[in-house]
Amino acid sequence: MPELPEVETIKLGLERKIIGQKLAQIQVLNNNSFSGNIAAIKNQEVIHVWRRAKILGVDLTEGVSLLIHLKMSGQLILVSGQDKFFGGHPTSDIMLQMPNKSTRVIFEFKNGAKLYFNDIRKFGWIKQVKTQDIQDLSFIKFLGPEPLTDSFNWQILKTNLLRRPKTAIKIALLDQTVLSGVGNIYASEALFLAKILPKRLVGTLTDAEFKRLFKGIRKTLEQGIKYGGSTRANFVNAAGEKGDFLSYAFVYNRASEDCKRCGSAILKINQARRGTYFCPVCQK
DNA sequence: CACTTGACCTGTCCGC
DNA sequence: TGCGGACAGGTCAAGT
Repeated sequence: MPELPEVETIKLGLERKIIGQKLAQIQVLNNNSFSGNIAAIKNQEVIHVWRRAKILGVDLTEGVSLLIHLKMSGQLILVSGQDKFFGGHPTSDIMLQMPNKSTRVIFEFKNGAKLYFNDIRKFGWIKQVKTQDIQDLSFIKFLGPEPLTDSFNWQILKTNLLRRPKTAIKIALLDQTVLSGVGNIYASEALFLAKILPKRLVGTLTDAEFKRLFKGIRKTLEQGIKYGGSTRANFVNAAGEKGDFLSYAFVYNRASEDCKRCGSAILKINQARRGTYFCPVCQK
């Protein structure tokens, strides 16, 4: 899916436009994409939009919330009422093509705006829950620290990673209980910035390497947000626009291309059946 | 405990 | 052009 920077990008694009808006209608076009009580969210007003790890939260009045996980192919596209008319200001073609055949859920607000949840592969989900129950949900409760918060530091990263000392560092970075929000793209990028080979076992890393990794994770996630996320196939922000981060990526999806730092050929290997990209010269 | 495989789904791309 | 296989921002569960 969308990893932390992509979900954050969607959150930033969505919150200004839907806070204060009241839900009017909800259409569920694929039953497995939505769980919970539709009646509970109908006529409720959005009061807060937030992100935890790769999960987007929307708090509504009357103590109800929506939790959204986009998994591999989810999109959230907001189309204002005006955009549908001549004279509106759609910023992408995709906004004018809603809904499409991968639209799974449609939220309509009283001001005429519609929020489309599209998901080609149907792995993603939206759950209606009680706001007060969120912290106790297992997929929230066991999440590791948010990497971009002030309280996160290299020692915490080290301690959490060392729970899996015999695991390859690339695999361990994808473990959402170690730290939350890093996925397959940014794991490769963070290891490049830290100059660490992805196959290194966690237990072999030195303190200097944990420090570099901490900085690398933060840097690459911040860059991801700065450039509006990564679009490999179908990620778009809430306005239907693609992200630019992959133009700036050092290794991800660049197999056999030149390393931007040393010129060597970038290699691709598979770890746990996921692609891992790295520079065999810069990374040790 | 750590790794592998399968599952959940659809679409695209590449080689023959 | 068609067909089969591999692969794709994620995460579970089960088996070894």
